[in-house]
Parts: sequence; C-alpha cells; structure tokens
Amino acid sequence: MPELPEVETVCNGLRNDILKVKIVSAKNNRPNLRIPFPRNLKSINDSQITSITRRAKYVLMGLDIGKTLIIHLGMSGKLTITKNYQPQKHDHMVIELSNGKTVVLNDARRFGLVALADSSKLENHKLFKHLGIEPLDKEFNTQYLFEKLKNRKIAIKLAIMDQKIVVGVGNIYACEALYAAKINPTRAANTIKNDELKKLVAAIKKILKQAIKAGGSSLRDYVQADGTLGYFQTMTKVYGREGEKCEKCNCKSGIKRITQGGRSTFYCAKKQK
DNA sequence: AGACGTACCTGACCGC
DNA sequence: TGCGGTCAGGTACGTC
Repeated sequence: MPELPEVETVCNGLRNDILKVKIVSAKNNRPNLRIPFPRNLKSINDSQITSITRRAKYVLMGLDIGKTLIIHLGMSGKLTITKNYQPQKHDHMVIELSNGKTVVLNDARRFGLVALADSSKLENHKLFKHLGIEPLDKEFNTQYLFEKLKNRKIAIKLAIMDQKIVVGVGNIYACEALYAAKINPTRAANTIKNDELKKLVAAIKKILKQAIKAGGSSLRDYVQADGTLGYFQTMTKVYGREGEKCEKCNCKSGIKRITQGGRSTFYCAKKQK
C-alpha cells in the first residue's frame, strides 16, 4: 500500500492510537531491509511518540528524545497496529506500545526501509536532501513545473515520477494524471505547453486528494474484507486496463500498455496527444 | 548534468 | 501439479 495517499492514510490511522504513547520495545527480526536496520533501534525504547507525519512516501514518527523514526514501505510494505499481535511471515519490525497495542511493519519484498535520525537535522538527512516539493503544496504549480522541465528531454511521465522534481507521484498516479490532462506520456518534458502543464498540475493534485479520500475508505474495507484496496479496482481510468475502452472513446485498440523506464505505462493514444 | 539501465526481493499468476 | 517466465504500487546507484 505504498502510494502517497496510503502513506497519508496510514499516518492518519495510527495517529490516535500512538500519539503521546510510550514505546515499550522496538525490535527488528532481520538485519536489513533495503538498508540495514538502525544499530541503535533499541535506543527508542521508553521514549514517547510526539508526532506522526508524512514526507514524500516516508512515515515520520517523532519521538521526545529528539529522534525521528523514518519508515518507508517500498512496494509491498504495510504498517499496521493491532491489539492482539499474532506474528506473520515478513513481519520485520515490531514495536510494542505502553497502551498494549503493537505496531508492525510487514514487507514481503523488503524494498522498504527503517532509519533513525536526529529530528533537528531531518531536512539534511541523506534520504530527504534531494527530495523535490510536495505535490499538494501551493509551491507545486505551473511556474514551478515549467522551470524544472524547460531543459529536460525525458518523457513527461518519467519527469513527474522523478522525486527530485515532485515527490509522491507513483506509477499509477502518473498514468492517471496524464490521462486526465490529455497528455501523451511519451512526450519530451520540455515540449509540454504551459496550458497543458496547468492541467497536469491540477490533475495531479485532484487525483491525489481523491485517492486520499478513497484511501480512508479502502482502509476500512481492508479491515473487514480481503485486504484488496478498492481504489485500484474502482477508480483508475487507464491503469491496469490494457485493451479496455476508455470512457467515451471510440478508438479501436483501446487503452495501450507500453514500457517506460522499466515500468508499465497505460494510456489512450487517441485522447492523449 | 542528464539520460538510462540495473539491482534489490517475494509472491501471484499464466501457459505449458 | 509443477515449472519457468513475467509482472507488481519504489528508490538508489553506477555508467556513459
């Protein structure tokens, strides 16, 4: 569930349960994920959780000892909280809380990571230093994107997925936003006109906000049902729909799938110019 | 600097 | 039923 809206949803879901709560014990069940677990993970034992926020797709757990626990979910990571913890395969980090609940990081593919950093130096941390701006911030606008793209020849889809330009836009949202903005994903970034950039910025913001709303409901579904997130099945217009007809479109071949930067891109060649 | 390819890892699914 | 191939929501790093 590692899209920006899901990370946002995870933070919101955990907040009430963990704020002002103490960490009784934190332990990792293996030496590493994408990077080694912090050697001093135990040093957060007995600290109090003072904040839980999101930066890009990172969960940031602020602690009263001046440290922040950084968690990234990678492709397959899940961060959940439970009252009666039953160990599962791929539970890599388990945090017991003073309220009797347990926070669990489960990540089959292990593309996620956990790090511990000084809260005061977060912005300069290796993981954050190079990050672009947040897509939902006011600073992410047509002018900003124009400046960033004016000398770039890379495909527009790869550009909006580039975390140095703007964070949080993953493969699905890149496809969906380009479809909404009627822009062909293969066009060179520096050929996108200003009115198109305007539509693209608006589409990214709209789709992310929509997904954050849906993320909340899909999380509730998740608890009840089979763990499938609703958003992907019900709300995508092109992602995962190769060969299907897109809305109100009479193109013969339907939605196309191509590969860009090793990832699948879905789009309508007729609507997206 | 920018463009591009590759590596990291498990699991689900499909065709034979 | 098993096996090999392919694909999956992300990111860092090396090379040209």
